[in-house]
Amino acid sequence: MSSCETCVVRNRAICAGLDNQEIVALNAIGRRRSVSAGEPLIWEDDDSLLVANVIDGVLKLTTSTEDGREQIVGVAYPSDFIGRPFGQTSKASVVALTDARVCVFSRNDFDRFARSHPELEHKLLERTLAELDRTRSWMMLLGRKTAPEKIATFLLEMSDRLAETGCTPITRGPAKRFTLPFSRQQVADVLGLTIETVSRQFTKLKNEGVIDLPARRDVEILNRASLVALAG
Amino acid sequence: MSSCETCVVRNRAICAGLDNQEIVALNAIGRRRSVSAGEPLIWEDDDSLLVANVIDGVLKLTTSTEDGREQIVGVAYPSDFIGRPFGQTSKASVVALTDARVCVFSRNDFDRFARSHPELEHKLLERTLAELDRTRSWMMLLGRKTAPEKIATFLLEMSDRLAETGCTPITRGPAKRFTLPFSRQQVADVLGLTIETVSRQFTKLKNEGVIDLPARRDVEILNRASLVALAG
DNA sequence: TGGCATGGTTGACGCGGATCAAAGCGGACC
DNA sequence: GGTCCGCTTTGATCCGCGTCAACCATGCCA
Repeated sequence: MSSCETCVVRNRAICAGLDNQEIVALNAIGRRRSVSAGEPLIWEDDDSLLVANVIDGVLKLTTSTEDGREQIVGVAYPSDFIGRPFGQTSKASVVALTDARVCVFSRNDFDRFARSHPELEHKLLERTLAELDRTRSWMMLLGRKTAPEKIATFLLEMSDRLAETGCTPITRGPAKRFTLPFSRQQVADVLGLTIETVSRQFTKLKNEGVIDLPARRDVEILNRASLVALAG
Repeated sequence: MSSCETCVVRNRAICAGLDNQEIVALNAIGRRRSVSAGEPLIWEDDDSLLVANVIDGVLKLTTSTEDGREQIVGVAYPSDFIGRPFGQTSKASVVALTDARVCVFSRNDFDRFARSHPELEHKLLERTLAELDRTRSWMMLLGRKTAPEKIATFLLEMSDRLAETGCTPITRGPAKRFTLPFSRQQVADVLGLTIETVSRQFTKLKNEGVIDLPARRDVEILNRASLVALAG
């Protein structure tokens, strides 16, 4: 029996509107799975055989060029949906950034289930539209923002995202202090920069007293207003 | 009566699966509208009051910074869907690039109609997922590709898109020669470059015999293989 | 406690693409 | 045909970020 308590709760996020019987049915076709940090779950250009719902942890969606350049095109947090339903191939790899637990479904099973449960499809549509909005605003960042603007925007986004998903034990609202689920290289891959530029911008913000960097991956926002100003 | 023949045909694209009676019902809540080149249809950050289906013409989706930098985050071709259903605000402006005809719906009407027609929602979901895939692969271009790679990728994409939507009177398959629906500035806004860089890369490709530029907005692909190689 | 591996920082330098400026177009209109 | 006007091209210069290389911090294991 795969339907643990947390799994049910997280799946509920994509199920609001379904009645309890349906939620149980969905859980019945899902299988819980642990993924450790760095471990891939889905490969770019592979047949789309599975989709999943994130229970906890953070995962990255990436695309790469043949010569090894990588771009992170999305980040999945708890209760986010990953994989490509209704499509033959997935256009992005999915790799865990932290140890993560997911609830995986065979794509065929999930597609069939979704098609016969309009409320679930509706929820999925809403999420996909929201993700598209987020992705488009990230295009503006990649195409038109400077390195300092990128870093500031990134820190603000992280502060919001990590607070809202409860990855930091902090009351609601943007987190003042948080632990990045990214290495410097991964931050660079999100922002379309190099690791050196990311590092330099971080220390610059630290020297200016805008943020503090108490540990490798920890960030404390000291002056949110100037971050907002810098983000443009 | 707003449901002209083309409108019905184009709407049919998002309606496959609905029976005829439903298609007629959808057309009944839509209103046909002409938009001339350069005219805006939806404004960034405005209340999302209308959604639309493109009958013909090409439109751009853009986001801008306060200081006027612009990024084109999407392009809508005939039978594409624009606007933000199930959302309070639209995160992108929509402006016609060419004279265009669209079939507009009040968002409320459309949302209500969609929620009671699962087949339509499913179609919408499939389209949104496909658009998300396209958008993500564009992120790779914006974040990691060089100017020559960007231009080559752009030309190949245009060649595919313009052929497939029938904007050029050419048999199926990628178009060898086509008219860009973009000015140089707009190409720059798609690729995250400046107008000067776009111009220089175009003339470079022309000098190398990869493409020909018979008129301002016309492109002829002379050597598709090297474009593919350049696109990376 | 020392050695090593991994990841992050810092510095010197060069290049790709932005910026600034001026000179071609080519179409619309008279 | 002439003369605008907006768009595009071309040239000169600059600078932000990438590249290359060395150095430093941290944590792990012997």
